[in-house]
Amino acid sequence: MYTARDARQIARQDARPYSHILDKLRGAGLRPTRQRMALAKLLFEGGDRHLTAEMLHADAQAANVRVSLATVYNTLHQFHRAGLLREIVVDSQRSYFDTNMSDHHHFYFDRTGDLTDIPGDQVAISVLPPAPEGMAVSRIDVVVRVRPQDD
Amino acid sequence: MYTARDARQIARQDARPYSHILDKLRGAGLRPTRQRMALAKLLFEGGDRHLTAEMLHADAQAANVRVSLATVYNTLHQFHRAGLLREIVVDSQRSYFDTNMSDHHHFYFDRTGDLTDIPGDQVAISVLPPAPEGMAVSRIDVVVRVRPQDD
DNA sequence: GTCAAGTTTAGAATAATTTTAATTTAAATG
DNA sequence: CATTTAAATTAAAATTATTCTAAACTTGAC
Ligand SMILES: [Mn+2]
Ligand SMILES: [Mn+2]
Ligand SMILES: [Zn+2]
Ligand SMILES: [Zn+2]
Repeated sequence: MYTARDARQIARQDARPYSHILDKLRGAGLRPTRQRMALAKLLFEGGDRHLTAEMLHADAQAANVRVSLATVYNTLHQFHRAGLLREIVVDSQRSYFDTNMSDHHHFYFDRTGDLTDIPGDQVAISVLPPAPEGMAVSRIDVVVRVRPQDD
Repeated sequence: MYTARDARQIARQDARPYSHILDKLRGAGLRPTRQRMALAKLLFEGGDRHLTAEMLHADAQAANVRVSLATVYNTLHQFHRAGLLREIVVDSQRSYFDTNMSDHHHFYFDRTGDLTDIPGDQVAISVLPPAPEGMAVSRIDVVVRVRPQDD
């Protein structure tokens, strides 16, 4: 229904977004299917985002993109494996995905479940033990949990 | 079936563990019921532990303590609220509880799901942004994710 | 002992996520 | 283009972790 040719045609008229997204998928070795294109547009056009599968699914509905929740989950995991998304663990009940791939950390608002970025250069860890024998550090996550100044 | 009087009687014969645990529960304003005593013993006698509800439930079975999984969940949350346990978020699918209440951080072994402590004094954060307006920092979690030196 | 409040539990319910298996689509091939 | 094949999508069922419900016990006063 929506072919790569269509995408190229549209891209010609409004060059930036589609070709950017197309390249992103191609570069990741993922077929630019209709639903992946739509989800990628929602994810990557419009700044850094932190979202759950349900949130992205709701976004899609709101944009009149019909995608199953299973596909949203599949897509988020594929994008994650392809290095287009980060997975952030702040809530032990649901997964958040982060479109900001730069080195950074997070404020987590316990009350609301909101996440905001702390740019990498605003955090410095000056002391850290060596990784355990035979292990390599794959990532260091700093989560600053905050709440309103009462309670 | 198991009264405070029983507990005191047993405590007299083998003074340390029971009275220690009893005090812990009393201090937290929690009734020392049979199941809470047993779970507290499993949790707090025998060094620092990181465990899930399922793990504690299995521990209880192995020790011939019959407790429902619902009670294990209830107890973990009560202990957490009472400040006897920490909840650690490293896996977005399950909750871990930590009996080590001192200021410390963690290595997380992605492959195996294991957690090990990094003593508080082995981590120093020398740069950190101020908390957002009207917010107070409730905790800073540093998780060092590690994996075998290949892949 | 009596009683009220707190606790336990089996089982049902919920929420997030994954799996299954049938159907559709994308890209490669001729 | 038409054909073919592998990959992707999806509705629906299944799974996993966790919470809720409501009835049956305990606990700690009095
Ligand atoms: Mn889940
Ligand atoms: Mn869950
Ligand atoms: Zn982020
Ligand atoms: Zn710990």
